[in-house]
Amino acid sequence: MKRKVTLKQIAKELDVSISTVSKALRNSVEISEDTRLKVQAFAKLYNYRPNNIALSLKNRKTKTIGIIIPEIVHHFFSKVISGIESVANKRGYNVIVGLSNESFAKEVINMEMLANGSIDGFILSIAKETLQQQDYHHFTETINQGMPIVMFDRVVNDIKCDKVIVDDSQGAKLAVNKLIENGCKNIAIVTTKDYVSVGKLRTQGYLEALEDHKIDPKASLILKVHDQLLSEDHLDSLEIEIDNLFKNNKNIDGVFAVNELYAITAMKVARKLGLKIPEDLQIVGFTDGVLSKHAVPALTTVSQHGKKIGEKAAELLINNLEREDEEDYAETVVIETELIERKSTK
Amino acid sequence: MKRKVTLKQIAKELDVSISTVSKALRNSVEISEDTRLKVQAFAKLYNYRPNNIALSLKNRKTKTIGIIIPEIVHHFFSKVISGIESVANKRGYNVIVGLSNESFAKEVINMEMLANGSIDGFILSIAKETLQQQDYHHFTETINQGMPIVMFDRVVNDIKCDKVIVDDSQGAKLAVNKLIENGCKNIAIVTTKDYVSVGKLRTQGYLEALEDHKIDPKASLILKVHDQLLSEDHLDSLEIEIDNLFKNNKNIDGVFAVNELYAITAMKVARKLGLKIPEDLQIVGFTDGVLSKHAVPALTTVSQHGKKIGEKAAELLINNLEREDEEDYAETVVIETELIERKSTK
DNA sequence: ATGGGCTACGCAAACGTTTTCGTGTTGACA
DNA sequence: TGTCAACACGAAAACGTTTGCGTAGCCCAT
Repeated sequence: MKRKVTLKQIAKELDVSISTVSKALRNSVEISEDTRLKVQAFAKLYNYRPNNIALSLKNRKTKTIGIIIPEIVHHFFSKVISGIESVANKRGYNVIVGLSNESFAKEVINMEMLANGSIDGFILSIAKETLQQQDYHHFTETINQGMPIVMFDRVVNDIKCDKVIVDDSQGAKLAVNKLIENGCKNIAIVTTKDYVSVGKLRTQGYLEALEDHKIDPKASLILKVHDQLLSEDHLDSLEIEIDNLFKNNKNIDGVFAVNELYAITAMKVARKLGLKIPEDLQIVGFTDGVLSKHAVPALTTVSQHGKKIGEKAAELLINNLEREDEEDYAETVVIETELIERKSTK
Repeated sequence: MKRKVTLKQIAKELDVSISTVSKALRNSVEISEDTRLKVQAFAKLYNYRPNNIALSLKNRKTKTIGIIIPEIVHHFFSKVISGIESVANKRGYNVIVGLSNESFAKEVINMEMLANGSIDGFILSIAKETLQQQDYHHFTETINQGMPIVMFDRVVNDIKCDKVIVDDSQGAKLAVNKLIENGCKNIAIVTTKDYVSVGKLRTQGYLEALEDHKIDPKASLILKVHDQLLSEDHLDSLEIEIDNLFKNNKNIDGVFAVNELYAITAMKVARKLGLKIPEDLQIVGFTDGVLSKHAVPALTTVSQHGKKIGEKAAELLINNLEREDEEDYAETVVIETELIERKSTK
């Protein structure tokens, strides 16, 4: 077992100083061609690679991006990561992932753990619990210490930092407009509680679309799912809530769901109630994941281009990191949504 | 913008030496209670946190685990990551993720990038291309340099390192036995080319199950999907191949698919051909992801407990890292599979 | 012979820690 | 008063780099 070789060892072996070795490897003109070649040959032979940690310490930058997300077993978030990773890699950065599990405490711990030198900046999406408690001190402190943050998807306006979001309200309008065009008269929405910013915005888009078409919204058609963290475990209660929605509103002919799971579940419940899709009931979801694509019938949905979001977030962060001037910009990029029409609408 | 405070700054501010500060913070008996409290108060006030990078350099360990996987937008792999992350976090480690995209070159690059000091050890699942080329030098070299590796799922026996696998062949037998018990006489398998170790093993389990029941395998019932990297894009060709399978073997009454996508697609194709599931055709998949759970009918499948795999892999790696003696053990842990019966079988 | 200017290299500091060892000051004791 | 231990602290090395600067040795011109 041969340990990694260091400059010091090469220097000793070749009987020169450490600085000579370092300079030789970096092709400094200070070093004679003779020794330069000798050193380089030796380094190659022993497969010398500079130690990243030492470089990080010296340069005071790690070339590593910290990602904090609520969960990773989730199509959208993993898509975003893949986007981040792709541009990060291209630009010579690594990504280190922390999971908050939607918990405020874990989000804080994770960020503190990484903020102490391990990374150069954060890309994150806020945990539900944090949104609920509205305690954002860990974000502001991080930023105050000079460590940039890029937020995506679940963001909060008060914090001055780069953000990448989709136009949720616009996407929702896309969806609801489609339902209206297709002749739906009683369109229900299955959404989250308001503290989830994206849920709120999508609900808002739903309302605007109705308004645009002079349709009065009905409170009974708005289901704000009572989520205990939206784990897949309490799927039953979700089904029950949706079931009640349908039973209390027999005339529903369109459903807009703010995420895949809600949409799929709505479809399942509707089918159990004997409704035909899309003949009796049309459904549009949000987020284009595997579920939507492979559902039967395939689900019409609003794609938010997760990968693109990740790519853009990484670009913003890295640009920020590599900018010379110390101005702190705070850009908000909106990624276009797109309605993908499949079989759950006419 | 106040930068992170260092020992040196505290020392200067309090007019003591750096070593005194360090010792005071670590409650050394060498330091008088007086100065100890003073230093600690000051440190708390300025929210001092030791710099991870400096610690890593000094201790020659980073408390970070490198994960290299083929893709992250994938239910199984993200499950594994969540398992790794959970025990890593509990034991004070971070995880840094590299994606190979099934490419040999990217796998090598990623590993080299991380191996130079950034991490203490690897947990990885091998890229298809690597398996195809059978070039494993990057693994052996990494291990030779004293950096431990734990492989999971897609492993290769020649390499001496810890491994966490599921009993693929056993899991496949579970699935096929179920089909046989349920009365299937002509069971097809939709699998991968043989160089994907898990595909091969599952095929093997399929054959063994048939043999156990004195059923002669028929070559025409074995479809080894011609995958160009199994991206979701060339889904069409997958459908066509499965379509041909059914058309050339009208008597198929059971299908075992080695992954979710194959299973779902088989179901879709079967339905198009007018087959009723599970009446005319029973299907069992492998890997318990969202697709299986939410498919209609819900898919009977072999669960491989991805999260548990990740947890075990992390335990093995960290135990290895924190072991005192320098013996290099090489343990292989087999995680039990489980047949989850749902609606696609009788 | 002196000075100047290259060339080719080494020294040392710096990044932020931890830890070993050395040492100045105190008080007690003979 | 002199000795010694205990106490409280500082100096310095080490982890592995990079880099500004100093300088020894040489050649050439004056």
